[in-house]
Amino acid sequence: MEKIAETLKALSDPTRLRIVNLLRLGELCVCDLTEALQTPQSKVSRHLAFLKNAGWVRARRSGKWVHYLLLDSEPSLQASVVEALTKHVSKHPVCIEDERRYFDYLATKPSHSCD
Amino acid sequence: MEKIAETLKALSDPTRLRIVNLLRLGELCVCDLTEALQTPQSKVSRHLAFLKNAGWVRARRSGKWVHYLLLDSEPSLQASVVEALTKHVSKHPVCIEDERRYFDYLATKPSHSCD
DNA sequence: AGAACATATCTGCTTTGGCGGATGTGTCAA
DNA sequence: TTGACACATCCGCCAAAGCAGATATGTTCT
Repeated sequence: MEKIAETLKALSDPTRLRIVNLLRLGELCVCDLTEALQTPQSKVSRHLAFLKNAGWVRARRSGKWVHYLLLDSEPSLQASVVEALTKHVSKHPVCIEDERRYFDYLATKPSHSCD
Repeated sequence: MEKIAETLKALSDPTRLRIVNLLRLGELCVCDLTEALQTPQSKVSRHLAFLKNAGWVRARRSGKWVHYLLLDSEPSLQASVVEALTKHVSKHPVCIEDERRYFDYLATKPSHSCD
């Protein structure tokens, strides 16, 4: 029961919801997220650690960068909740802004930075 | 965004998950819940207030008793999440115990108490 | 080795939220 | 109106978790 509560608590913070929403686009590294959310890097790292701890995401190091990706969610609780959520979250103005910032940043990103 | 986070935070506590699970059976009063969860009344009231605040439940006074019921959840975020959740939560040993206690208590409940 | 960069963690602080037990409030019945 | 009951809220306390900024760690390039 505590496990289930923990899983939901991981999504009970605005920053973490925004991160999960962006990760639906595919795996992103910390600097991508920091850029898209326009928020201190320590904050992004902290929340990513929380999400990882709760079993929502996985980290993959690639050179200097650490990429985070949404886990294919078994147990299916997560799958259903995230499906229910993202349909709503992704329409939120804040999330639309996040995505816009991310794509803008992608377009101007120097070619030597993280893939 | 804070609103969505708040909605999920309301379900991020084991006691509140157990309450929501029991309320799927129909409206219950505080003493029913206190009995089923075997927990102090102040704790039940506190968590019910939290759930009410987050828009998950509504209170209905009937004489000495206050009945709580799950709201028919529009926005549909709540509907989807609660559907996803309850399928899983209700199978949890703790919730099975809660329901057993509730039905045992129903069976032995004096006729003069709350309907 | 050392500089530069990405990320993680620590520091010091504040807010939030959990708890049990005590007390306040509302309702009914005698 | 007093007593009993249901429920809500307050109290003092403690742990969890939020934050920004500073610093530590890991990696790559020169």
